[in-house]
Amino acid sequence: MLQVPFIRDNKDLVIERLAKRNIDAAEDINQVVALDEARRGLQTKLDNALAEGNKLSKEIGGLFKSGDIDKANVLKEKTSQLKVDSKELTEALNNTTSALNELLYKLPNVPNKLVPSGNTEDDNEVVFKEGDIPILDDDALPHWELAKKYDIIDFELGNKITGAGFPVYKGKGAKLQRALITYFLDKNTEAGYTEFQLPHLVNEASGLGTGQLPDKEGQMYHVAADNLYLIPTAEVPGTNIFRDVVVNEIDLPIAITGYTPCFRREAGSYGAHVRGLNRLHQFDKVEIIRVEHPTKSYEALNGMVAHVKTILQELKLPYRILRLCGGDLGFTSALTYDFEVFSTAQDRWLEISSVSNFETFQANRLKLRFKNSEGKNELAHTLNGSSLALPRVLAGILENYQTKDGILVPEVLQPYTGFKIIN
RNA sequence: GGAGAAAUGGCAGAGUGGUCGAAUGCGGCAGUCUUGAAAACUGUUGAGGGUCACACCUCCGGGGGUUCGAAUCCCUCUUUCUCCGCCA
Repeated sequence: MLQVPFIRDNKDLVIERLAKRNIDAAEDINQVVALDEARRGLQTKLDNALAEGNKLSKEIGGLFKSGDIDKANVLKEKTSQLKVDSKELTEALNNTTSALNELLYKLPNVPNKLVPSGNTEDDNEVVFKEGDIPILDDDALPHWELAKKYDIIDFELGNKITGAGFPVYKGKGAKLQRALITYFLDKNTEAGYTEFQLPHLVNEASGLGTGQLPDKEGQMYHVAADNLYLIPTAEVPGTNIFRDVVVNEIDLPIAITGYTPCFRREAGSYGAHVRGLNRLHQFDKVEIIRVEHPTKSYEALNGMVAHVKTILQELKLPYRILRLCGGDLGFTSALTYDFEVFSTAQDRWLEISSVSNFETFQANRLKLRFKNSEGKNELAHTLNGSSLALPRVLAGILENYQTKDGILVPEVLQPYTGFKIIN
């Protein structure tokens, strides 16, 4: 959620930047400013009424003590009108505040100046490209065929047990997946991230905290009996660690990593590109999360990008990095870099990581602050990224490492798998 | 799942209707003493909002109620602990 004081002071900039997302926010922004002014006016009036009431109560207390009941009763009369007033003011204040919040919840984050304008993923800007795209035989197979051929992933079995999008990994497939998870976690902890094991279900407050609720309600699986949501990403439990927290400035930055399964309903996304591992309802992901000082967050974002790069370099996978355009930028993000790995047999790029700086957008909802050098509480910046999303990395490995004799295991993973080839 | 108890400042722990935002201890901070440190002693120290700074408002697990006035009384929810049952 955007900060009202920031909107107040930078009205034109906010409107101009939000235009990168192809939205005309002028009306909403003006309304935010107006509602905020009304809110503050009501708050002052209410505070004054309450102060008056407090004063009278104290006087009445004193009069009762000294036995001056008549005078006390006169003052009591006076308080009744005050009570009516403050009740009305409270109601008006609540109405104004919720109207303001409703509006604020609807407004996405203000894009960073680097964000290119554009509508669709075609307008994303390729900022980096690395790795050779292997030249495969004519009879090279897409990963879902390979999965069947070597009996390492069973899509139909998942279908039977649960439904489409819940594959079953078997034998060397399961082992390779586990090897990747461990490898990613090791890389992350080596880079200074502390490993966490987090809950896979979250409550409503956590969903609100990271911005999945209220706007993306339909994308999460909901456990109605207990009003809990299955996490769509470790970002939700991971970032909510810091909900309602004031950290010390010297404790920044905070860097954590965690492996979790992720559950996404993916309502409405059917079509040509959802085969095999490309789009699942349940998948595994290792996430990195940072809490940063506002002056350091973009440096940190670059650091996260560099970190993910080293992993892909070690895996020797061809990949590219995109700077997301305004139209493709997530609701809560100010700047996002997507990593895509080239899926040779499908002849297309697959998104395997998304690294974002949310600046204070999440921190504002979360009330995640740090005590600055002046002793004042200030909102921290939050960032997160995938390192990495498993299924598509797996798809990339299977397709790019296929040979006539089988699928080779990338060298860095061999200590983790204990085998060099899947055949 | 059943029965009972509890939730107060960084922590421990008083406080059952009126100068209580809250005793006391520990911790923190500052000082005295000391070559330095420790100990001892003295002072200081809850949080959030608001203000240039004050004023002022809010907060004793969450929400609601009674009252001129609630940490204190009532309702409700949540969480924790103890005992019993079940159990990976």
